[in-house]
Amino acid sequence: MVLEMLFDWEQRVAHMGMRDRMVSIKDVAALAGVSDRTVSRVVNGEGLIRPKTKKKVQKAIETLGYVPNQAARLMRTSRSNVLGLITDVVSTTPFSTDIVRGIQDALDGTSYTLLTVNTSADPAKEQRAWQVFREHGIGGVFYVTMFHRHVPRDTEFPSTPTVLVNCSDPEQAIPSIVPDDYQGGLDAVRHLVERGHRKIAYVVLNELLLAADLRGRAFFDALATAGIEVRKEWVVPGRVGAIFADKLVAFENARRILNNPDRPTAIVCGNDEIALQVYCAATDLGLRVPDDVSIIGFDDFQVITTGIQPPLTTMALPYRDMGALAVRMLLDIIAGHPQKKKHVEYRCELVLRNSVSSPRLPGARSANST
Amino acid sequence: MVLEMLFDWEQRVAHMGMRDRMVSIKDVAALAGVSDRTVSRVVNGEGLIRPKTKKKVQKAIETLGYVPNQAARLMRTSRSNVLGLITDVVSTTPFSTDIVRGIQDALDGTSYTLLTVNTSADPAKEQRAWQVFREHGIGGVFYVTMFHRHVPRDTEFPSTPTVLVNCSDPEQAIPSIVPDDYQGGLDAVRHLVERGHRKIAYVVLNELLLAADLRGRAFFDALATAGIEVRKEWVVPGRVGAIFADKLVAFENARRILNNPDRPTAIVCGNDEIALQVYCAATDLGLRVPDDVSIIGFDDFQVITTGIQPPLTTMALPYRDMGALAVRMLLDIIAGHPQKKKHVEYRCELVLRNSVSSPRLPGARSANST
DNA sequence: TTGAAAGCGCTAACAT
DNA sequence: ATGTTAGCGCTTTCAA
Repeated sequence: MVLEMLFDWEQRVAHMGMRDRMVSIKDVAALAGVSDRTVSRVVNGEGLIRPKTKKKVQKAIETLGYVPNQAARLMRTSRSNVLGLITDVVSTTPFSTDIVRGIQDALDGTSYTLLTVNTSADPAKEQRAWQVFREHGIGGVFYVTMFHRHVPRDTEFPSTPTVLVNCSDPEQAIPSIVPDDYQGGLDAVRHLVERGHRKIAYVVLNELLLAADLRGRAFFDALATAGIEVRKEWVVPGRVGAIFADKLVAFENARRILNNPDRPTAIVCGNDEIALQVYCAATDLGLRVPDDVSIIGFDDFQVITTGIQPPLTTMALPYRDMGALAVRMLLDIIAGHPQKKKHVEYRCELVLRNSVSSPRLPGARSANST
Repeated sequence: MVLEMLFDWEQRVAHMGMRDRMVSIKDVAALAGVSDRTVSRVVNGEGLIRPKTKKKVQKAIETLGYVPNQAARLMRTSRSNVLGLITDVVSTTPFSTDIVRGIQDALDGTSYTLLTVNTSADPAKEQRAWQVFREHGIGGVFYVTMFHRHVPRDTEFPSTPTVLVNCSDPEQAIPSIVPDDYQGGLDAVRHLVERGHRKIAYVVLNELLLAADLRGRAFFDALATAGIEVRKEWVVPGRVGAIFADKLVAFENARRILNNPDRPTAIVCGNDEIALQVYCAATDLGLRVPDDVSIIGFDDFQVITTGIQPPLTTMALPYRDMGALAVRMLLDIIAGHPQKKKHVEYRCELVLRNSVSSPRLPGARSANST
């Protein structure tokens, strides 16, 4: 039976390279004994239909298994039910996929579907993507980047409603949604300070990233506000190198800082990947988390944060919500509703787990037995 | 300037809910002084065109910025340049996203784009997805699952060319591509045996997963072949509970096994997440990897495998290649080429890193200083 | 090598 | 409350 189905494809495909003629609105009309226009009205829920007629038509639709032809509809109305999604994923870093999921989920109740293109951060591919979108008469585009960043100043966005997610243009003329990395960084450090830490180190994200800049400034500002002096030797890089080809060096650097009687009681990590390495560095030295060192991450990348023991306290990036908001914004724009805010910075929320505690009282020595 | 662009959208959208009339083949024809049919020939590279005519047309296309209207083309030909992608992602597990990337990358040189739908493993949504695909006249679909599994026996696949990726139907009537978890499991254990291990534990994947079954059988078979007796108390669950709501228990279980003078010298982990917990368990006990325990993972989930110290030796799931193969198969089917193989099991390759060494000589005591 | 005519399935605009 | 007509942009078919 299923085998026949397969055979079917091969037949159809071999013979003519096309599927059976679709059952059209006319077929439905004929069966229901009404005009095609009436069927169209029913399909699009236009009202001004006698309930009885409606029933008849719906039954005909049912028995014929009619589905509307979006291509025809688009041709007539120039209103597509497809939105474009551009991502710039590269390599195996699975970050920010939750943005896409947030978008997909939010689109779920609507009539919209997503045409997705991945540019691998290649400008040529990106241009091609926009062309594909034009070819398909797409009505709006989500432009999603893997890392929080500015879009290059000379990027030309076609005149299709577009929402930037996880990135923004320097002029902030294109609607955009980004995480508030600065606030997140501030709150992360504050959390440590509130728990009594004053000897705080910082293992920095790749400094080429905008997030690194934002979170880094937050670190310095938060310490300044708390009246804590920054120990320069305790601010070390966690990743170095070109952005899609960088190298994790958090382990070595954290190990060096920690391997010293005068060591920090808490470490702020540029993100959860770095936090993982800092963990490894701590345990490599026989130090316990959080008893000997508190560690706080950033991103809430759950494979890491809920996978390690003890689970990692971290600053969550509001990816799903950003995706949901992007959908609301884009649909609003398409519907012609003016936007109050063109650029929104979405709040990061602290996720409390078990990698942060109060620092041990000065003088007490680390216990390192099971 | 960019602001004007925005204003533009709002104008257009508010006034009529549609974009400017597309520049059509006729406009090009008029400018080039030829018939529309001729333009069509050029656009589709049909040959039988005088080079001079071709030039003229191409120039007109250029100056007008013409892009073909896929909707119109589809209507006429019933051959869509869009393929469907169904995924069943749920929760925050980022597994198997590389399959999707493999597909996207392989599609890159072609004229095809992807319409993606995420079902969240909800049958109603899945059915809706197929309808959406029909509405868009989609020519083929990739059905990608997050976990290697069988598709439920009663799943009805519409008569659209479909390739199952990371799953298969029990009858293997639908073309499908899955990883060879059994071979992978076998090779993983063999690697340990070759390094001299005979005291080998196994922290099992959620036993509801097909991969767990396959990898599990491989574990027992490999030990049997090597003439090693299985220690039942060293085979423990790493995850328990319903599939999309399971709980990691690898840490506790690994810790219990390891916290014993008579402990395994190597641990096979159901996947890399579990391996991460086993690491934590080992270091929690002051044990060193790989000196005191060797650990081998499964999946090559790089955030983990290259993030922890020492980096994790693991059995890689050939996700990208599976995606690429899926593209080849689907395009072949659409083109009417018969398939030699309907069901392929893709080989897993061992990735050597630093979490496996030979077991310490019996009698030598563990050193646990820095 | 090129062109003319027809029609894919749908809905806007206008009847009735 | 329902029907008629026309045409969106393209390619197929046939003719020149």
